Amino acid sequence: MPDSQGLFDRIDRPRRLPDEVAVSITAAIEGGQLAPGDRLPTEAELAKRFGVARTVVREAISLLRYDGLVDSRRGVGAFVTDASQRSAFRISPACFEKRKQIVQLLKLRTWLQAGASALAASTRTESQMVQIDALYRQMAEADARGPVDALEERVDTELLLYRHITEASNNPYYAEVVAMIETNIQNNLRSAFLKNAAASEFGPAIMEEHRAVLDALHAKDVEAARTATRTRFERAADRLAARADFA
Amino acid sequence: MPDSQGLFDRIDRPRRLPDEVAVSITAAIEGGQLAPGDRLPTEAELAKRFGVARTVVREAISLLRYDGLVDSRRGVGAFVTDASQRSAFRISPACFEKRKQIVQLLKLRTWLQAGASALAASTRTESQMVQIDALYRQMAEADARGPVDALEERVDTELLLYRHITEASNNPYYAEVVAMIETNIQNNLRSAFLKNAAASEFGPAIMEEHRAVLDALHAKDVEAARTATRTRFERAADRLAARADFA
DNA sequence: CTAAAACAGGTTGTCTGACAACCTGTTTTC
DNA sequence: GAAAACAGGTTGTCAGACAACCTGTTTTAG
Repeated sequence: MPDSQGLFDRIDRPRRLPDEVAVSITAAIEGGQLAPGDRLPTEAELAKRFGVARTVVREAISLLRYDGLVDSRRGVGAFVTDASQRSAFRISPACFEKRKQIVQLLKLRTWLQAGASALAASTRTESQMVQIDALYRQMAEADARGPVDALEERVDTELLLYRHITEASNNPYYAEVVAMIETNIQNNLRSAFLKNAAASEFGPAIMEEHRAVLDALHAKDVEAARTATRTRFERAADRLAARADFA
Repeated sequence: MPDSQGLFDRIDRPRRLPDEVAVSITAAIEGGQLAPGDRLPTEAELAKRFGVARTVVREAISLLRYDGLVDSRRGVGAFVTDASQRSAFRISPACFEKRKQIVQLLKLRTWLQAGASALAASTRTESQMVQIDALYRQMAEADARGPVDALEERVDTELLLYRHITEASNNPYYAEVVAMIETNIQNNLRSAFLKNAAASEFGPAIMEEHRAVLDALHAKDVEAARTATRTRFERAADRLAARADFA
């Protein structure tokens, strides 16, 4: 049974109070009701207003502090920091609510992945190239079996292929940020990707798009790697966006 | 008094227990003592082992959950997630400890910024271009006054200039991730940047590097914008790395 | 004998109250 | 007039309790 992952996983996560308080305060900050430098209401005050215990408020504020949205000082209070203190980049599920946002996320992904390929073209090692080639063959084999028999394997292998390419950039930070974005897009859009893959991402023409990326990596051609990767992901995004049932 | 920011700011932040517990558990996860799927010790157990109250442990775990490192279920326990669940990209101060790490961060910054310029070259509006030009003039004016009189202003204006360019990509996600990285690099390396700017980032030759970026944006030349930006930041990073007193 | 229901123990989520550490402005003291 | 003591408020930590929930076991009903 190739359940692998993500299929039938828990969907109805029980709400957690601190999270809700956190998004509520975050909204107040990003909405402008709380400007940088402003002091938040005291924890006791917030607890009373939200109707929760202070421990809940504390956990919420601790999350905001973690991302650098607020800074709290014992004996004084918690203050909204200015935007130059943000210490995390995160993609919330809310980013997938509007179609325009999704398109922008896909664009971000496309460009970062293109940059990763370009970097990899100049920094890849031989053994990394061997692994990449092996993944490509595995993908081609799954592709040949067609969308009915090898849908999931085809999509997963492609994912793995580009993850390996990204890691061949040999820059752990670049790899980490790309992987994080990629992962979040997958987790939120996987069903859309699967449907789309079944409909339009199989076949020799598509494989040719991937082939071009590999060729560029083989040749250590930075610009070709960028262009090929960018083209490949842009087209895939276009084909996805063209689907009527998307988002 | 142009204290502006960051000068003489609080350095000796009082340690917070939950943060320390969080890094301790994180280390256990990233170090491999706790593998994906493993269950963490119970909160009570952790509290006893760390010698702190359960509220402290709870806050720590809530941070890890926020980043997608663990997933906790009421009545069952907290489990280490696999790497495909990470939901945040963050740059910790630890990233600035080793010289190699810093170089890789600067490279990441360079490439992302180059991508942002390239994007901006095709998406910028006229009014954005006007603003960018104005910032460039302001920077040129500060540059002319030299490192003795206008050091901070010169550096800050340059920062602002490239932030505006990034925002001209008109992709909020791209802008956000670049701004976050840029901000963290600045916060941790500002003194190094200042010293370096005073020594080697002033003068017509340097301004010409920036000019090339602006020209490409004017011409809406995507490739030229990328190349010019990349060249500019790579050279700056090289000049910085060449300094003996760096890191 | 089997399947459903009740039970027991353990774990996370939330609440409450308390006190320590700390900050700020005021008052008192020298 | 300056330093010291004081008072009130706020965050950080601790302790204990109970609710909500999960899992495996035992009991019960058929």
